[in-house]
Amino acid sequence: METPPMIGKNIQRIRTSRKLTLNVLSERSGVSKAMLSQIESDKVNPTVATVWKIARGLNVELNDLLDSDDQPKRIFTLNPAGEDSPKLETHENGVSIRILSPLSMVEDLEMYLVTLEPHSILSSEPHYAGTQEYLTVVKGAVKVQAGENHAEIRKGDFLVYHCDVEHSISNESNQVAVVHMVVRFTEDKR
Amino acid sequence: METPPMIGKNIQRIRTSRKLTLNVLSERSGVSKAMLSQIESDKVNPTVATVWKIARGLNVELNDLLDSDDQPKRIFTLNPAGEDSPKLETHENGVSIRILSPLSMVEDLEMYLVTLEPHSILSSEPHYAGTQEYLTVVKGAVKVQAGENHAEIRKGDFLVYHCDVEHSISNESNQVAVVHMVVRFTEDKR
DNA sequence: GAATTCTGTTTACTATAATGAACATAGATA
DNA sequence: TATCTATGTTCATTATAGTAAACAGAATTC
Repeated sequence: METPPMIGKNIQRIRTSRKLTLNVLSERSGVSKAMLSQIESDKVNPTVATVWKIARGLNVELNDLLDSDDQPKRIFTLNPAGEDSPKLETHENGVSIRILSPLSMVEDLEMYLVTLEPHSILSSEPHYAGTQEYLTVVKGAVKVQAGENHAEIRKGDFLVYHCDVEHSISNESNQVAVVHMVVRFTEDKR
Repeated sequence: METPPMIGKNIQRIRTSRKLTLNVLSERSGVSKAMLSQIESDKVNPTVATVWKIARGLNVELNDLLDSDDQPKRIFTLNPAGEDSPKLETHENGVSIRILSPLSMVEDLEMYLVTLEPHSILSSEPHYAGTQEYLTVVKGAVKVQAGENHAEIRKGDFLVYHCDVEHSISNESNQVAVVHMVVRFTEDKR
């Protein structure tokens, strides 16, 4: 990277691919709409804290916004299970989320592999309207609760959600459970 | 990461470990000595460009300075619609494909769970340009070939490839392999 | 077709990042 | 001792990041 990162296009690409307006992103990030507009067109030199707030509002890693766009766009993107490339996120309650999808290829699609230790739970706050979640149970069985709906799914089962309410995935068994999760951002306005 | 990254200690740690003075780093980075002092003690909110110049002066990646010690937390919020999925299966040459995704919900996204018996192969003709496939190996190990690229992936590995060329997934082992496959159809090309 | 509600951009202003110079403290050297 | 010569910090000023509000265009709604 020979010049400071041009983060404007990164932000705009992700924002527009999720069909978010400047107003909505402004509310979610706490950064003013005017600033967002200027940052996206690279007219200003944002602070780290501001970019961090934007990353938070977009639910992406800070580095995803700072990454230069000169990546070679290979046909193959390999993300080995045990090596350095996977980003691992561990929650305190025996739930670990591994990010499978490289953000550089698709902005409105994210894939995770969630491992739930026995008697652990993954709780999530209400997400944006229009977002869908696709769960495939890879191992064990989990109990899914979303608003008033709930279901018990086990290995091989598949479940789809629309997500605008609080929901949780819990493993109440004595066996480790693994869930493949695809999150899709399709926020169409209504 | 619940708060913006505290980069001051990162910079200072690297600088002092290399026995560089503020003056020297100032010369190498182009950032004033005063600014460096204030950044290291987290008294200011530096811009991305300034931190980038410091990273350059230290010969490290930008992300090395921004990385927080605490692991980031990414939480998803969803809202269920209470739909559940159709289950179809096709059998052919020791390869069974189970369609996970309900076609009614997404037009450009399809999900499958592919089970490959030992020494079986799933070959596919080229799809439309822009189509991508996301593979997650759930069990065993498979060999993937797409055009000239090929890779051997095993349980937990994740692979993305453009499949507008002839591609195949083969199981050359003596163990059953299971692959989670997401196919995404996109009409726009870069 | 005028009014209303969106969108993103530009303006006027405030807060503060960034600078250069002065300052302070410490360790040499004589 | 005093006097250099380093270190990093604080001061006064300038440059600009960031904001709120006004603005203009496009798409809806009445």
